[in-house]
Amino acid sequence: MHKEHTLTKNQQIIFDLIDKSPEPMKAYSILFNVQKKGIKAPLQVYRALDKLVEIGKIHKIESRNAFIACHNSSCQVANATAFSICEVCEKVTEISSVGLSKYLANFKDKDGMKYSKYNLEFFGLCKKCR
Amino acid sequence: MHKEHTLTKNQQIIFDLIDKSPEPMKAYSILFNVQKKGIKAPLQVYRALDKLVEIGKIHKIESRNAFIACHNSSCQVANATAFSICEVCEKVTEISSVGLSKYLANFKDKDGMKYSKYNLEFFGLCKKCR
DNA sequence: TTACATAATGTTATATTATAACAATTTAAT
DNA sequence: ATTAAATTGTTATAATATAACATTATGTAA
Repeated sequence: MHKEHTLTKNQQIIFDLIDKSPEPMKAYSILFNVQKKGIKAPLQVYRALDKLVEIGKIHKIESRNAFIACHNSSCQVANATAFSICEVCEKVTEISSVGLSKYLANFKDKDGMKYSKYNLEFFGLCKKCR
Repeated sequence: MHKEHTLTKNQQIIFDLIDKSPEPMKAYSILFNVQKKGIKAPLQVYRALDKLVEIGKIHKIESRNAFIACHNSSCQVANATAFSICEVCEKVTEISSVGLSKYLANFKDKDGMKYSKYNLEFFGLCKKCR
C-alpha cells in the first residue's frame, strides 16, 4: 500500500488525467491536455511525473515512454512493477501476481545478489487482438 | 542460439562497436564513433540498431535508451531478456538464468495468457558499488 | 543472366522526449 | 515569524527518434 502523500496542484491535475485515461499517456499528450489548466511547459509536466513515479502513484512504461496510474493495491514495494503490453493495440495492464513478485524479489543472480526493484514488461497479444 | 545472419556493412560496423564496448552505448554516442567510417546520419544508426535488435545480436536497455551486445548464448528466444542495472555506476549485465527464463516463459497472467517475449530490468547496486 | 522484389543506404528535414539554469513562490517544521 | 525544503514558472536547449524520398545493393526465380 502506498504511503499517503498530499499531492500538489500540478501533481493532482496530472495524476487525475492519467488516472482517468484508459491507456498510458505520453508526456506531451499530458501537456496538451492540461494546458487549459495553466500548466504550460514540458518541465512542469515532467516534474510532476517524476514525483508521481517516485511516490508510486504512477508507473512509467519504459518501452513506450508513457505513464499509467498504479492500480495495484497489493504493491508492497514501489518500483517493483510488471506489465503486459499488447503489441497490436498497445493496451497495457499492470500485473499484480503475488507469485511473480515473490519470485522476482527472491531471485538471486549468479553472484547471489537479490533485487527489490525491477521492471518487467511482457509483450504479446491481448484477449481482443488474439 | 541465434540464427546466423550476414550483417551488412553498416550493421557490422555498429555491432562491432557495441560489442567492444564495456558498457551500453547510446545512439548518438554510436553515431559520433562511426562518423569516421562514413556513417553520418542518425537514421543510419537507428536503422542498423533496429535490425540488430530484431535479429537478437544486441538488446536495448529500455530504461536507459542504450544498447548492448547479446552475450547470452543460451538465449532461446530473441526478445526474452533480463538485465541487472547498477543504479550508481550504471553497469549493466545480461542475466542468463535458465530458471528465470523458464519461470517467465511459463508465467500465466490472470487470463491464463503466456508470453514468450518480455524484458526484465533489475535495479540495485553492483558488487563494486555495494 | 535478366528481371523483379526486397532490403539496405544516403540525405535532409523534422518530430518527439527530456533536462539545464535560474528566479519566484509556497509549504511545512521549528 | 523564521527558515529550509519543496514546488512552481519560465526560457532555452539537449537528447532521442522518425518521416519522406531518392538511390543502390542483394537475393531469388524464370
